Amino acid sequence: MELSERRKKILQIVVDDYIQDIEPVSSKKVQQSYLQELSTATIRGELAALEDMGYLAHPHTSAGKIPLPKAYRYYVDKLMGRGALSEDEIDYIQSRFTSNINETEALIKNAAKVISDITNYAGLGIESDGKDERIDNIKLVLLSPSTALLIVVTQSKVLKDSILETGTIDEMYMETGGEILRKIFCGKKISEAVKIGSALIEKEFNRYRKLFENILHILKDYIKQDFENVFTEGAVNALSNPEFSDIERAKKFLSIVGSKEKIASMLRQDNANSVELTVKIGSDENEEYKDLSLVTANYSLKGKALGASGVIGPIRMDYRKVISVLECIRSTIDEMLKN
Amino acid sequence: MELSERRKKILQIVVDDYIQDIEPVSSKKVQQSYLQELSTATIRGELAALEDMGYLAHPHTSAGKIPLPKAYRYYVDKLMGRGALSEDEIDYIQSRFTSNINETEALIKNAAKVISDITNYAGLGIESDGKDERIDNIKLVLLSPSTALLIVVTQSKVLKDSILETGTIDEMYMETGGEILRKIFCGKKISEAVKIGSALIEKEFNRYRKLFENILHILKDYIKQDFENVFTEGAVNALSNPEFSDIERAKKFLSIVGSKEKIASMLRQDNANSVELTVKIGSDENEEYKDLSLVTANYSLKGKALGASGVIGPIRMDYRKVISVLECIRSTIDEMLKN
DNA sequence: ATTAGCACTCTAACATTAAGAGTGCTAAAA
DNA sequence: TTTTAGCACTCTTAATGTTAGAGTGCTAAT
Repeated sequence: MELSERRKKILQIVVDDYIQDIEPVSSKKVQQSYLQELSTATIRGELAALEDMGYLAHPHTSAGKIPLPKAYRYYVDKLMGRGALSEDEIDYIQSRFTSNINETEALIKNAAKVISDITNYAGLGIESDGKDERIDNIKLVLLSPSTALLIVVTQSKVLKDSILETGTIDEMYMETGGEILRKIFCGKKISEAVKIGSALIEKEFNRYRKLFENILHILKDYIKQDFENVFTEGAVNALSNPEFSDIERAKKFLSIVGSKEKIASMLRQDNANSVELTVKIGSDENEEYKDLSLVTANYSLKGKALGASGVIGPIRMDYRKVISVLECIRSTIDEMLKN
Repeated sequence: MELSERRKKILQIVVDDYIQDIEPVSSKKVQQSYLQELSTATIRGELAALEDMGYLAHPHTSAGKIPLPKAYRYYVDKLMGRGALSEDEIDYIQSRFTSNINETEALIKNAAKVISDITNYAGLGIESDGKDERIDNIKLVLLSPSTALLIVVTQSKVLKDSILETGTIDEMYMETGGEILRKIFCGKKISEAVKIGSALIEKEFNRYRKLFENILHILKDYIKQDFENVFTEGAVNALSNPEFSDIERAKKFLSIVGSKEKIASMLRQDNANSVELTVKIGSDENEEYKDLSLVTANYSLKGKALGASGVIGPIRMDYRKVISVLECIRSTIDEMLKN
């Protein structure tokens, strides 16, 4: 059932107002914004109706109305105008993306940082795990007589954090080992590579067995780890918001923001989704997140999802500002990726 | 001037007590712990004397005494007994260090994490920058036709986060480039390498000029960046401490802990020092840190400083517990490094 | 359908009170 | 000379009451 135009208008005013002042909005306040020759009494009637429908609530009898999640949802979907950023803000955002960033992780981290600096919320970034990407290149580099670095290159990433203890071996051995790896693994997905490798290891490469076992182990670990690719930036910023003036809520917020698992679980569904912009309001299913909202923008290159970045903050959030910022960053990054 | 035994005893009781309960300690309370046939009046006299000497203060006329930084200092240096950890705690700590960790960074990060988990404060870690270490090995690895990874190996570290845009080049070219680099740079310190490289680049290697300029640029950046090697873990934990129930102080704390620069500046002097354990109480010189304390343990291998890890928290901190934990971790790591 | 008007509710700020904790001082006791 | 008992005094904290103001919800009139 659709709301009447008047109710829409009133709802919008209440939400706008509450987002700004974080105070229950009274009928009088609405009247001042709505001006139109409506009495407070009439407005009170309308407010009462919106309350009955589950959009609004009031904290106690003699208080104004505050928006419920349903109101924010409606506001974001249908009421909120698209606010423009100022020239300065756009310039600032663009200036933060000029340096040549050549890794997805750095790109997304940077986006999260910018977001957190310019909005007053915590910025977050998620890198697509790329587990089903194909291996472009794989290299073994001897660092010292008994350690080697394993490098795996996929379309969007370079995995290079795994140092192997090899026991004493020589350059030639390593070289040949690398070539074998490339022959077998290039063009395969990592998960496939693990399977194939496990099968082959038994039969063929006795000489390389130990080494390859190590490598397979690393790849398996990589597949297992699910949350390593979530970052947050500037959570402290978000504490300036009055909803966190209560230390307990602040702690709860920080511990959610600090937990890659929790962030990942909040994002899971949306991330699968290929929508460009996602607004998740007061996470419906989980009590723990009920007063938080999460707005994210997805990035992709040539149809391949790179990841996403966005904002996590109190449910009373300046959605207009946040969404404008995210859109601006999205387009800045798109521009960048063309080169 | 030395304190009398009795005053020492009383001071110790006050500090111990205050650390536990975070309440001004009254003469009566001291009497209960001191038992000995002393009246509260006498104790009051002694407390007043300690106050005159700058060890104690009272928040208002009718309140008990609280320790000042001078008292904590004295307490840590002379009064505090060495408390033993329980078997369980020791086991727990050791269990967190079994997995084979083969990088200094990972080791120190892990230590910081363990510290934060077991004490209720924020754990921190600093990796020695190793800028005056000699280069053991240097490698260039072609990742794709137009990007390469630069790897620099020193005694305690592997720098491997710099991806070069090279323009289209081939494997041979890269190979030879790497060999030249090794010839010139191995055995030199990074800072020396930069100087030598800058000089040579002019005359000799026209073919490699562009590539080497890139590499020098990366090395210079590395020398410039001062704070990349500071980590903190579990700052949220520390918020459980009552001194941070005021949101403003909590924010201030978090912003200090979140700033690598600030942590580094607090540690600078101590880190140079080669003492095994450092306790910094209510940083004397800087107003901003005056109600924080910092306890760190240094690690080294074969006489070479690897880094340090420790705790940052409120000046009223359970020094005994913290120091015991750090000592335990130190010895666990020492044990580990022997292998 | 809208509005004026009014009773009613709840908050927030402020003042008042009373109890309790603890000090600092002094004069007496050891 | 050191210790102690005793007491006046200060300050905190919690409980209680008071009041003004904001805002609602309802009803009867427009």
